[in-house]
Amino acid sequence: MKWEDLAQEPCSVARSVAVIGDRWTLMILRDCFLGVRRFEAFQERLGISRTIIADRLKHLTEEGVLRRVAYQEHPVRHEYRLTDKGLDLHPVVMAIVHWGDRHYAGEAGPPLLHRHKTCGCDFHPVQTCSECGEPVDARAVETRPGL
Amino acid sequence: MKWEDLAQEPCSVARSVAVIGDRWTLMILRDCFLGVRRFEAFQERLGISRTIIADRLKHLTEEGVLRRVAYQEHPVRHEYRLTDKGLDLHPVVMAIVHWGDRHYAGEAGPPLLHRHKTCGCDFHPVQTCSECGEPVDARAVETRPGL
DNA sequence: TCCCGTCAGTTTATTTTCTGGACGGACCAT
DNA sequence: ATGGTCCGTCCAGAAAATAAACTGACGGGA
Repeated sequence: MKWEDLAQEPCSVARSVAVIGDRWTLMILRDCFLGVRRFEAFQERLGISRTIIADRLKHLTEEGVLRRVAYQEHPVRHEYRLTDKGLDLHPVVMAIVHWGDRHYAGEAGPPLLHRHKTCGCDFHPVQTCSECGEPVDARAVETRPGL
Repeated sequence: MKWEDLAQEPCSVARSVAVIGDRWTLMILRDCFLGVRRFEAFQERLGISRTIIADRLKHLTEEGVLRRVAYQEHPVRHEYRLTDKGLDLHPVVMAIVHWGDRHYAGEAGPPLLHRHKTCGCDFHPVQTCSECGEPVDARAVETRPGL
């Protein structure tokens, strides 16, 4: 199987991974959620070649995860913002952050804290069942073909 | 920045991505959660070269996400099972699945359904705040340095 | 005993990706 | 004029990912 074939697989993981399953793509998305929007800012924060930044931003834009918004004329310059589809990736990023916090944070604690504006507390994400509202863990899930 | 440097970054996303942020690694993890355990099975399901399988399984084992368990002698053969640390990735995989379900499922609906054994319903994951229990969305989160 | 099949890798050669640097174009400030 | 900012593109060489073939340890027939 080739990378490009992933998008055609009858599997939501494969289809998602075809879009976001790339090291630098995930790093770019992290920065998007931290408010980074400009080409130069991505490049500077990641310290990788401009070619990759350009390529990944283009890909994410084509997939509708980001959109280019002009922020000035003369010359026209664009910044990259998360679309609603992009914002839907928030649980993915938060889940990754939380796993990192649990397993790779030093004694100093996690590098970043997240505050829930609604309640005002620092929190970590808890995955719950859409039907009963209880927390879900891996062993309580049974998977079967949907179609 | 190089790929190996990611693990040293003061960022939980970077540290996690250093471990799981690879297309095939994520596909292997998907299969792990579906109960796949043997080298040949991973290879057959993914249809990619054995080198990649061997490499990724080794990496995940070194990182403590999988562990090798002998399932026979003569010759000794091992299977790969998720450790507790690996099971902790369940929310990450579920979040990815759900994003794919939302944005890439056809009219036929999602390819896989997930049943919550505790309540018996088909469900999708909802990310909630550990403190107040309410659902969290991207706009309700404020991030700041933790150390 | 000899050939086949299973399973889990490793080796080798090729293909793809990435880097680092230079370049371009459209401006603005001094 | 000269230098600075910003967003890219282009190119050649270096590095990494990958496919395909191979190894090796066994078990099972014929």
